[in-house]
Amino acid sequence: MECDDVTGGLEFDVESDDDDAINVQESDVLGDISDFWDDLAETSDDQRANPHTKQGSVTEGPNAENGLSRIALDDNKAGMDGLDKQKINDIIFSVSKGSRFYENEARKDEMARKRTERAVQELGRLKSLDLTTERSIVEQLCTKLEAQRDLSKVIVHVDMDAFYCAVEERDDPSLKGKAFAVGGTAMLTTASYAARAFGVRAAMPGYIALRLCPELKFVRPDHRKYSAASEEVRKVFQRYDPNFRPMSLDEAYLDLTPYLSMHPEDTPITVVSRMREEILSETGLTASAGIAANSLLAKVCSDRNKPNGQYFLPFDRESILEFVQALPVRKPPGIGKVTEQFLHALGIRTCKEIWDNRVYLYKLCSAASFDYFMRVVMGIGSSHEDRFGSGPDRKSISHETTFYPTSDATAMRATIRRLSHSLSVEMAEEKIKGNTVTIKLKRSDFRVFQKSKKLMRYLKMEDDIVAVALELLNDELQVNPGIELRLMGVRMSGLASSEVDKNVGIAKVSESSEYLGLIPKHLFSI
DNA sequence: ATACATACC
DNA sequence: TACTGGTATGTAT
Repeated sequence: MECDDVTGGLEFDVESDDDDAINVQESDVLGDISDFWDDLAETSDDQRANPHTKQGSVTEGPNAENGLSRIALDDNKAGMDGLDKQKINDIIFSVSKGSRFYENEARKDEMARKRTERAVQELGRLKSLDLTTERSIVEQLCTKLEAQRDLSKVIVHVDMDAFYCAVEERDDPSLKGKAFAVGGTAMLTTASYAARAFGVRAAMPGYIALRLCPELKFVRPDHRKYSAASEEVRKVFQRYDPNFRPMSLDEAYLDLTPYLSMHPEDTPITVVSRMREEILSETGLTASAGIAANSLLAKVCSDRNKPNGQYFLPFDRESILEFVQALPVRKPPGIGKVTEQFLHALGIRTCKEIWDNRVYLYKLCSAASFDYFMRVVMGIGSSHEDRFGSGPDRKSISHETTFYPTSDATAMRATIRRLSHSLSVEMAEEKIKGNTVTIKLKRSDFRVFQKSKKLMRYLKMEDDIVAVALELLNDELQVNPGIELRLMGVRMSGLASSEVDKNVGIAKVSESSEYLGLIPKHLFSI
């Protein structure tokens, strides 16, 4: 018998870290926007913001900058005023220290630190160079981006407040105001606002959360309930933008432009207020929203007045630049902990400082990263983002499972078969096929590996997927017998529709082999 | 083309 | 008692 499979079917799905209680008032940063754009025009000698001078003065204590920011409390999302971060981090570290998970995080952190260190060295060298040429290239790039600025659309990002917890609280009033979390002792998907006051967060292991908040209650996740609630919420979205783009059960982007042009008496603010009231009255759940000229900005705005609030960012360039440049680098979506640390090491802590150091970043980063940074700090949306209605098809589909670490090859193969089975079932439901199979392996020390194989034909049948996935696994077991795993996954990519287009006449063509060279690849479905 | 890393929910 | 599951994309080779 094959004894793979350990995790009791907990369907995790970490809800957005999003909201965090309280506050958020207009930051009074204000100031000299005036020379923001002017810098571009005149190739001025900015940069004197001299990144390095701030280096030494880290006030956040031992963990914040130098230590393991991966492990430390993520204080990005607002509303952490009454929180003793030092104490919380001490607890998190003392509980995690020495675990295999911790050691792996430390290893990854060290890798990233080395990369960053090279960039810091390089920055020092760049400082002594004449970057006139680069400056003008950057200027041109930014002028191109500026030409893409689109202030004509009204985009709103709606984000439900502590969604899973809110649903549970609605259905069980005894939870009201209590510190509880949805999830188990291994992993939390959502924390109630009362629990967040203790530093408890989504994506935090429950047993650590329990140290932070001994009275924490656990509620088992019930996805059907959340899906049902999400459906109700989406019915409201539908009324305002039939092409709304859901990002998860609790979050979506809407383009309100058409609605507003059909309702001249409305404003973005009144529409979103009404929409949030309808969500509340029809589902008993509160939502927060951000209204801005593009989805990137709207996303940042929706976090601003959470929970149960909304924030409107005016649709003029000056307001947008002022808003964006005051942001800490961690705020915009896409800049995570690693990139934040990278930027911090360069002395860059706000989006204004990204702008000020753009010539150095141009030299230090890849073209894609630089382009993204500039889009962020100029408040330009990313290029394809706000084309609603024609959402791109999914590019991959995968299943994975965590289990008690094992070296048992038979159990591993059984798990591959089981994952391939469920994958093929879902692929059938979705009517898709794929030509690339990837297996994912996580060793008991948490190091992750993957092996993939691109085929000349499309697969969708369980047995075919199993065959390729097993081949990949066996290759690895050859090279690395005795390897101990805690997770395996199977992914299919290179996807295409598996529905046969009846107009094309498969039978006719496939019977005459002389046409083979001309048959489009996608007709070779199996 | 493949492997690995980062990010988001 | 013990650090998820799913998808997309960027970076490196």
